[in-house]
Amino acid sequence: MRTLTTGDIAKFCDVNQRTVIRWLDKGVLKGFKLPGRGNNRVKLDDFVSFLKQNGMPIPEQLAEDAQPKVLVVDDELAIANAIRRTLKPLDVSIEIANGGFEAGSQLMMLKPDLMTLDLSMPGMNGFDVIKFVRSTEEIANTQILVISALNEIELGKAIELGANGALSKPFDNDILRQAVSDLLSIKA
Amino acid sequence: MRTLTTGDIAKFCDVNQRTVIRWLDKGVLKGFKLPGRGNNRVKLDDFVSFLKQNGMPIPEQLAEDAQPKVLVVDDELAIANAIRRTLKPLDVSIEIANGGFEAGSQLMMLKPDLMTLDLSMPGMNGFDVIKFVRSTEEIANTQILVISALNEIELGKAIELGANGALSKPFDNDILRQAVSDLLSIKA
DNA sequence: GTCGCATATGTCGCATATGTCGTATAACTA
DNA sequence: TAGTTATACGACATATGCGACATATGCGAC
Repeated sequence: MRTLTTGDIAKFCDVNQRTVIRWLDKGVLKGFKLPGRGNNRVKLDDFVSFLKQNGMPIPEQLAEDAQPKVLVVDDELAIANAIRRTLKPLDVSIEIANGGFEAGSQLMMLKPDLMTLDLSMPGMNGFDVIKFVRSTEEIANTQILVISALNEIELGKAIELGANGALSKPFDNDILRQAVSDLLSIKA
Repeated sequence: MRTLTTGDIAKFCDVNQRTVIRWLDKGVLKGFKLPGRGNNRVKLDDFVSFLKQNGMPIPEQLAEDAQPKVLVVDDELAIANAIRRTLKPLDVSIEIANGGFEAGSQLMMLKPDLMTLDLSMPGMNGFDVIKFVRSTEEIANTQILVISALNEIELGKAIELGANGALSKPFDNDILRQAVSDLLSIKA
């Protein structure tokens, strides 16, 4: 959604719609009027900067103005860093989780747009992770890109379970970058 | 996002509204101001954690769940179930995480009041978990009860890092129950 | 105990922000 | 096109912030 109505803003701020209209009239919140009877619209950017300026909390749902978030899950730090280097040219923020606990906590904390997932990590079953993500409402639409040394059959199984893509290790840097930007619908 | 006004809070705490405003000014209660003339709003979560932190009673109307939530972290299902059985008589809800990933995700999802923690699990360092919890604002005041087969020195180290209690495995059921109810300030 | 002090909380009044309601009408949906 | 929902706005009711002052509370000293 590119612009917001007074009703939308009222809900986000938990405030009466009448109040939002008054903010607009007074000019503390920047917006514009439709030609009809003067219904108000506020650009998403203007609303977010309005919230920031007044120290008001920003609903997660709107914080998308930032870069897409990528979570790299791999127990081998060397590989995780390699993935990070490869993705660095993209306009994304990157976090690394090199263990099951970190993966779980970061996943729920960051709610990344995309996660790369090593299927075989000590103390953690990658397939279960995929199932968990898909069945957990808050993060169900996270893009999952499996990166694993396992064979094609296993990769296929991951896709069946709901992974959005799968690459075999070792991976080609260009292909990885392309896969991530495709899944996030951004320019490579 | 549900928010509260100073008047709401005044009623909940049975306190004058003027006092609530002073709490906000002093920063003991976290909130934000509307742009108009600076009317205050407090996020429900912030208010609840404010109440908890000061040991104030939480109005039923606001308590998400009457029962305290306990997360049992142990890779051995037999032990996790034994802990659950032991705690069952207490008026708490119990969830089990038998892996690092589950532990991390459940911790951030449930935000339990107390977690029992096995220090030595495959692919997961218990000490790091304690540090993580204590340094993550949203869950920083989670009670941590370490339950481990490691020696006294290691248990002491866990306490130093911020664990609220430590029991050695195998544990005595009565002692475990007592420790949990003490940490949660409920009747055994 | 009680005296005194520092501080927290309660009370009051005013200006004003915010909530509520009703109505006409724009904007959306099929 | 017709029906539904959302919106703007006036008028009024209520809630809020804040300054100034009164009262209550906690606590150490004696």
